[in-house]
Amino acid sequence: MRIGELARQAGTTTRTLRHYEELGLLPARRSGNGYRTYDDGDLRLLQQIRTLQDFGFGLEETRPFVDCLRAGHPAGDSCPASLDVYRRKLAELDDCIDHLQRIRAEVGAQLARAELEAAADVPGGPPPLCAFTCPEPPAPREAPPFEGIPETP
Amino acid sequence: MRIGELARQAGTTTRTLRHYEELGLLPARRSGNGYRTYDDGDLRLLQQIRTLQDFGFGLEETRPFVDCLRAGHPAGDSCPASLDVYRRKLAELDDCIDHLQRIRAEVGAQLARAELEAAADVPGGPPPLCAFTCPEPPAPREAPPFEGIPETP
DNA sequence: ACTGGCTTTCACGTCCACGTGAAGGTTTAC
DNA sequence: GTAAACCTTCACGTGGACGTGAAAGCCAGT
Repeated sequence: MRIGELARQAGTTTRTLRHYEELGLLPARRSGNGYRTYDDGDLRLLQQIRTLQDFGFGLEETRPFVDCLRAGHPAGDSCPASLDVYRRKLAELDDCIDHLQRIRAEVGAQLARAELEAAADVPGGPPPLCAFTCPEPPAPREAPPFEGIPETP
Repeated sequence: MRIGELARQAGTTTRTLRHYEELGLLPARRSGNGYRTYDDGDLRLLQQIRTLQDFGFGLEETRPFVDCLRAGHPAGDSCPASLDVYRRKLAELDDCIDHLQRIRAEVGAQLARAELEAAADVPGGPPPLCAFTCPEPPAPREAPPFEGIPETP
């Protein structure tokens, strides 16, 4: 099959497949006219890549799985290198989730505090001095001493 | 104070401060020779930005906080716009954590299954022909799987 | 006078997984 | 026979937050 057909079957784009070929991740044979040619094995490889991508794996991280399949193994994760990637990704995920949960707690606390302060300020307290609180000062009608606004040097 | 001094006090770089100025986030006055000049108020603004950055806020998301401080409010989150940013970030974080936890469960299940299959294969089965597969272990990157919250670099 | 350390403005590079044309050749369908 | 639909190879663009020089100006100390 040709590139467009494979892209359709895998639910991706031709550009993506050419990109994978550039990376050496999914090389293609060529037919006489220079068109890329793929078979069902390539479709399996591609599906493996897409599945891992959906899990947030980088393309380089999918390489052990693809190599494993191409080496004739029944599944992409039948090789130790693939399992290592799984394990590293798990650790990475745990770190990331941990980190995000701490952040979430921080931001949640900040929001709660700020909402309390806002509730305490608005009813009784004076509205904070926003830029344009003061209406307009009565214009001095006599002699405007000097032009413009003195700049901060 | 000049740019290098402010950078040191805030624990960042001069390039970063120039970048913030390009974005209009932290404009600087200029002294006679064209050097950027900052004061302690700018240091506070900068600290606000860096704090939010550590929480994974994008620079544009820090703008309401900075504007709020510059308007004379006691804190960057004393304004409703800042609270909105907090709330949107919380929702974003919740979605993100949720997503990662589902991924984690998936990958964990895959690893468990693959390990079981490996244990079942290796003792009895023939050692699969995994001759010269993975040439290089993928470089340890620490990018969170998807958009939104960067990790501490 | 010279060294060293600060500053200035360009302006391109980084990372990642592609998107988006441009300009052209090939095949298929009517 | 010709138009539509495919395919090819460049090669630049995207987004975010800066990094990394280059070439030059300004200032203090010795």
